[in-house]
Amino acid sequence: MGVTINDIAKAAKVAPSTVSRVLANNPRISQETREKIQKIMKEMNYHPNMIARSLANKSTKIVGLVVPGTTEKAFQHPFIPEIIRGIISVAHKNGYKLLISSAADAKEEKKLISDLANGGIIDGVILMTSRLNDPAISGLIKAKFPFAVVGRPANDDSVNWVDNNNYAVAYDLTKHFIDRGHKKIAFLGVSSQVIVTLDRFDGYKKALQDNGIPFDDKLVVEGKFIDDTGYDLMKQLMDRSASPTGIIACDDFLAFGAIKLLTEAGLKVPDDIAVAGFNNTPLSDHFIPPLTSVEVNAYALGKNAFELLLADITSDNKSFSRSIVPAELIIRNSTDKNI
Amino acid sequence: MGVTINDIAKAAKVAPSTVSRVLANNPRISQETREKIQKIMKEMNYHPNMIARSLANKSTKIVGLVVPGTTEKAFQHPFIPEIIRGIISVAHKNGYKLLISSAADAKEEKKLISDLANGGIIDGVILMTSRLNDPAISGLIKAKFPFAVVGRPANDDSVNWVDNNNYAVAYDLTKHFIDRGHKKIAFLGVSSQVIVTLDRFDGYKKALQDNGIPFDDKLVVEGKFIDDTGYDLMKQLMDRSASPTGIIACDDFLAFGAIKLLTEAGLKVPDDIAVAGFNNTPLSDHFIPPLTSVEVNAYALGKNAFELLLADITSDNKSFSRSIVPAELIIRNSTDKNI
DNA sequence: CTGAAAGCGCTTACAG
DNA sequence: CTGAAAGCGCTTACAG
Repeated sequence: MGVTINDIAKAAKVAPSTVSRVLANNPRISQETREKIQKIMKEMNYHPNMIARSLANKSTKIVGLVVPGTTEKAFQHPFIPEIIRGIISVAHKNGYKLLISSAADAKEEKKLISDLANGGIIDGVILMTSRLNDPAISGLIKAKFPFAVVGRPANDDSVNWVDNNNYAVAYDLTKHFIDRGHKKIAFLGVSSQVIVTLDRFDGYKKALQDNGIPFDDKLVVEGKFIDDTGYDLMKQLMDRSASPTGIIACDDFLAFGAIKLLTEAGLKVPDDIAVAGFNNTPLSDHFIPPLTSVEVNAYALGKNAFELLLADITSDNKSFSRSIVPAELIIRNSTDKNI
Repeated sequence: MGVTINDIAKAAKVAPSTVSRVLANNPRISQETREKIQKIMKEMNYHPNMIARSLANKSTKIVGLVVPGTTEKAFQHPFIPEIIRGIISVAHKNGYKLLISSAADAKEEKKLISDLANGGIIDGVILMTSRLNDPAISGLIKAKFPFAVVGRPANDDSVNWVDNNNYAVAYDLTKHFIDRGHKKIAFLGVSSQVIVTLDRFDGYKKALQDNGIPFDDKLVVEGKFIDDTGYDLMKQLMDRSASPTGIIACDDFLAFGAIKLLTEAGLKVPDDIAVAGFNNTPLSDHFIPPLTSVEVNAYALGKNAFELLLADITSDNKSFSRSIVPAELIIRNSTDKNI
């Protein structure tokens, strides 16, 4: 159905290879024939077949993006679209398109990624998961396929990755609670599999230690990061009668859920208990009370991730880079009555 | 570098075509050879090259998604990710992947779409723009390339499209204002190029007419839909000294901006002036005051758009369908003091 | 049930 | 500067 390079070649009375060279902007073609061929391409409404091109070229100018869990859930959190926004902005500038897919669990994800990587359909891939011992990551390393990870991976020396300074900012956030006189500070949503939560947890513990506050694991509630509702995690905490005066949640949505339960229990934020989250969701600023949070600059995370990936795709000699995007503490009324 | 069908064929001492038939699950292959070949594929860690497959097959199992304006801007509004979420959920179930790209203006968009459609890289495309006289749409129709549009297009009989019942819900929203005693109801953000705003505008006018309220074009402010800030549009309105008592904005973000200006001008919502928006942004429920809005069910819009597209891709005989997703009026405090 | 061959629409050394 | 030919890794009628 479509017009091919051969049709153009016949119409222009040249060889297909000549037409191909015009497409590739090969400088060895004379201006005259180049113009003749281009004119005919216009007239016949020719569009190069990217698939055929890719097969011969070994490059599609498409990068894959694998979102964690089902895409359905992932997109419910503004964090993911915001990262994608950052990725697309640079990708578009560099002539790359984005192929989005998702996988429900780690096994499906590994298969998906290895199919993508080996299937020739993408030139590189950006992962948004970084679980401990991620099988997808080790597979990509072995295959020497270009990739970058949003979120520090376990084997962080042999991977391109971007992340916030989670340890430091969690330290600062905890210090902020301590400065306000809190001694019983709970930590909600740490997950042994999700490195970003572990980094934050470490920063939290270090801040406690540096300020002579004993660590109490009754104040720690594990969760599946974004999936869990903060309401349930908070309930678990209450049932332990640990009576915290401050709550640090690993995500704003967890914090919202926690506040809901606290309100139902008759506690006022920030008067009776202070609460903070992470990711500075658009809602946080408008929530009642406005929620103290951490701006992670997801846009920059995405942007930098693509840039690392692009460097990996285009350079011949492998080297691994990391990019740390500074997170900012945003103090609001939920942890500070005077704001 | 990669293992190919020929490598497998040699190792299994069969013809490449036999290997191919195993891949395609062709039933005419004996159980014995099938198993032998599958075993070897596993051992040699074979992954079919999707590009080569697509070239021979004329199908990639990828659908394109073109987001309006720069993707960067589009993703700032939760509406777009929510549509994508709907698209991906069904796409994933049907084994399709999503290729996202964007174009800054109509010209770039037309080129992009025609490249995608003719480049063999996608099996179909979903458009999220529906401008009046959209050149991309007419191009796709001419090329007989499968596509679906989110938002009613101009030539709505020869296109697969999904949309809300914008006319009806705008009518209801306007009636809601009228029932509350408003007679001077402004309309913010109608754009002569964007059909969805025109449909809403028509519903608004019809409600006025049915209730004996004269239409006053001093109360209408044009805007570029989502791009414009409501603050500026509201300023234009104020400068005309039209003194409305109610404001209908074509999008919640326009409404937020408008309320900002009103507040600065010393007017209270809803006491002095009532304001409503569209799209029921997550913020709307938490805004102060909570904003009356219209839930457009973006997830369902995306889901249905993909389903229409899939039907178009898989069926041989062309037919055109539409899908109307009911929008719901969500009355909140910004238009009703008693809520 | 399996194989040999042509083809999908390009690219790219190799010649000239 | 241009062409003939082989190749990218598959699929699929056509034979047998």
